[in-house]
Amino acid sequence: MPLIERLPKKQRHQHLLKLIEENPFVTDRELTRELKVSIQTIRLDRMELGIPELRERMKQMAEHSYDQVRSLPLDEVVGEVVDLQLDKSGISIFEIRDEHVFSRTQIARGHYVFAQANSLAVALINDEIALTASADIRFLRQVHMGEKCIAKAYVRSMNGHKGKAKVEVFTYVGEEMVFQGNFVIYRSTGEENFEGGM
Amino acid sequence: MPLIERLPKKQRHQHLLKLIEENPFVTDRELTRELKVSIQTIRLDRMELGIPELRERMKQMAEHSYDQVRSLPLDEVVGEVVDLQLDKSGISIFEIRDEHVFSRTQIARGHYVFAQANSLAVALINDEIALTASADIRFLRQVHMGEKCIAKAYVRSMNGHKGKAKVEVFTYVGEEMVFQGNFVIYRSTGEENFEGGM
DNA sequence: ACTGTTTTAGTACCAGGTTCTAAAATGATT
DNA sequence: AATCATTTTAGAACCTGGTACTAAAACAGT
Repeated sequence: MPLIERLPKKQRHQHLLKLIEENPFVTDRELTRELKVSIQTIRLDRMELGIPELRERMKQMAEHSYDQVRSLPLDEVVGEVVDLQLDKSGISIFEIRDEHVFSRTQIARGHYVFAQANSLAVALINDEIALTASADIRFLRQVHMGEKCIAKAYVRSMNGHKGKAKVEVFTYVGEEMVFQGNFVIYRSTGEENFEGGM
Repeated sequence: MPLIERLPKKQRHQHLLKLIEENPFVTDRELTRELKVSIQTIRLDRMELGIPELRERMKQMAEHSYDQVRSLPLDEVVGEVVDLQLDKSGISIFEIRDEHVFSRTQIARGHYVFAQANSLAVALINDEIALTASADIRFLRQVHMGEKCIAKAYVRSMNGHKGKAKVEVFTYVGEEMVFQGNFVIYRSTGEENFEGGM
């Protein structure tokens, strides 16, 4: 029973866990290049660690995002999507915290409010590639720390199945509208003829 | 050229679209049972309709939800200010990194590019409180991972010592302009009469 | 040298497809 | 009825990213 030098395996397991956490879309073959062991070892490791194969991981993520209709944790920046009807409308909630405000004034930095609206607008578009082409935005009043921004987005038009979609977003704190924006989103399913877009 | 009774195909396409929308996890084989046609027909139909295979659909869903969960800080997204002449002009540099892009396309999320420009515009205003009131922005082309965005901002007008300032921001990657925005910034030293602002 | 673990190799097999070729069925036109 | 285009079906080869299994090799410790 070997007692010393048993570390490499454990270390590799840690490394493996980290790599897969960093990029759940990595294949075993790609992992061999990173970990410098054979693909069989990778697979033995995954077994020992109970990590499912790539396709199963993707399936789980897809199912997770699919049936967890509510409480989809978008991101702390972007807010939490609480309702999403693709190509129609969506709602996200974002609480302004310490790290989002100017420390002097405790007023939220504009780009966080924008980011919430922008992310929601993009998330709404049911397309492979959805990028913001342009936006016209108004910050109607300051948002302060601790306030909850509720952004409601509506798809207003939809040039065919490809092209541009117009999405209007209203952000409220309570009854008060604090932000309003008109986004033009590119919904270019695999095409190359962008004028621009993010 | 058959002219009548061409409906069945179109109808089947509609049915197919509906079935896949209802359950994106359905396999072609399962669809044959529902639509009573051969698996080849299902596949021809998917091709014509541009519907990817099950695994690709799952992958896209997984990436979609992953992207949402993943986008990070935005805190210090602002970029690095390398030149600043208060109330006149400024330059900041921001490199697009892994955490700023959609993983599928490696294209930067719009709000990061916006955040750089917004932060610079606000930083330019030599005032106690400077908040974005509104903005009109254009994303001129996609920015990809690894590219360095150089934002140049110019103060265009300056209503008195208080009130609104107009700031124009151009963001370049190399020689190419990738973003352009007109910001209206509140510069209200003694606050009070906000209409809005961030 | 003999054990036990760890790693590597190789084969067969699987789902859920794509790609291609080609035959059959269907329907409309003359 | 014979002809033509469209639509549907069939079949085989191939692909990715694996699983399952067997077995040999490489190490490590005693």
